[in-house]
Amino acid sequence: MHELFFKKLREVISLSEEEEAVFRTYLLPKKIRKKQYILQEGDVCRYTVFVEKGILRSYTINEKGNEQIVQFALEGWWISDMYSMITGEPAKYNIDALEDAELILIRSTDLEILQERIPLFLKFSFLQMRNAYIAFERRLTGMATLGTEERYTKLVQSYPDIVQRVPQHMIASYLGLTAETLSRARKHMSNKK
Amino acid sequence: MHELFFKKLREVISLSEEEEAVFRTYLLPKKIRKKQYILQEGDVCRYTVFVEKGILRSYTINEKGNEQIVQFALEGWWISDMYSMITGEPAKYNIDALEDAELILIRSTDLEILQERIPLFLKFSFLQMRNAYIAFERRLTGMATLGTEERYTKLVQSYPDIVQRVPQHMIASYLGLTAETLSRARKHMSNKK
DNA sequence: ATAGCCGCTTGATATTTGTCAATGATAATT
DNA sequence: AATTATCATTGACAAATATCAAGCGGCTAT
Repeated sequence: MHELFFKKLREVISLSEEEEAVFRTYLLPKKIRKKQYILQEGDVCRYTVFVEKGILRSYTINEKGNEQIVQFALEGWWISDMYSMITGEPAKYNIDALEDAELILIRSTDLEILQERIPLFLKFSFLQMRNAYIAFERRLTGMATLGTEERYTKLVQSYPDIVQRVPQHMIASYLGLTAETLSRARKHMSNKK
Repeated sequence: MHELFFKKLREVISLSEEEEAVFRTYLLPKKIRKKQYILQEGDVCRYTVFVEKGILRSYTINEKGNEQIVQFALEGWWISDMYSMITGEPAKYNIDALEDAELILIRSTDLEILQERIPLFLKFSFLQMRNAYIAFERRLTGMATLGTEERYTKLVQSYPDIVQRVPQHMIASYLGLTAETLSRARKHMSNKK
């Protein structure tokens, strides 16, 4: 049970048998169906979510009523509304499943306990956060420096799984485009080639 | 010496006298003049920089030859090219001073040593990284969901110091706009009021 | 003191992207 | 199996923003 979760942990830190046992007592497995919410805007985010199977996404609704996708989370990735989780304020994001999914939830309070009890897990959390930070930083500069087609191309190269498994209008939203613009960009690119 | 640095540390964690002494042995003070580089694209980033006084910025040059500002760092903030620093690959960013500045550099290798020797500093690093992550996340969603004027207004509210001390064409770049567009947006806003 | 650079503004025009509307295809639901 | 959603595409048009060019102070350095 939870093979992927511990595999991911062990890629970065080494846990003893006892530590792994401690961990297990804090893991909350949960299965949800496609389109089900794990967090809705306005609720307080009390869990960090690890994806064992399926795809989740986080998104906001802007003033015009459009979904703006913040993040996708495939197998082995983490997702939450970090800001809501640490401040206790109502979430700005929604998180739901794009495919039937198997998740592991960890209560935000338990996360801190785990970081205290298992020092290496604090290190893991730091490294995890660092990677997440870099990813956002690069995505942001990409949004500002790259044109539409380059942004899409880069996504295809970096995360082909996302492009294959997620509807294109969501990819468009993730890239800061409309579905129409992405469709035309793709057509334009295929003509060139 | 380095009052601001330790003040910032103590806001989050508590250090003993000895620990503070350990810290001091790893701090590299450095003063630089306006327009001087602390990192140039292509070099490997080997330091994390803490700003004691002045303002730094990081930026890239896009294909059209325009500067794209990634980040500003005022007094009490940290700045580096994280990706280059942890991978050892050539930096994609330039970092330079917008005002004469007093800095504290910490070698990337020493950062890890400090995190090992002073466990609370690992916690500090984690929390620091978490805040930086959240800041980027929100900035990214702001770029996608907010219009030009709202983006600018939000920046003025959140970081009035930046707006006051940094030339407007750099603010524009930071917000993903041209200098002209920001100028017109500001005019439009002042007419309304 | 002055020549030159830098930062900001304004206008005219071009480009990109968004919006609205319609269609066909595929997948999901009853 | 029939009916409804969902998704991708396309066209016509509108809106936002970039680009190019010029001018105007104010600050800096010689």
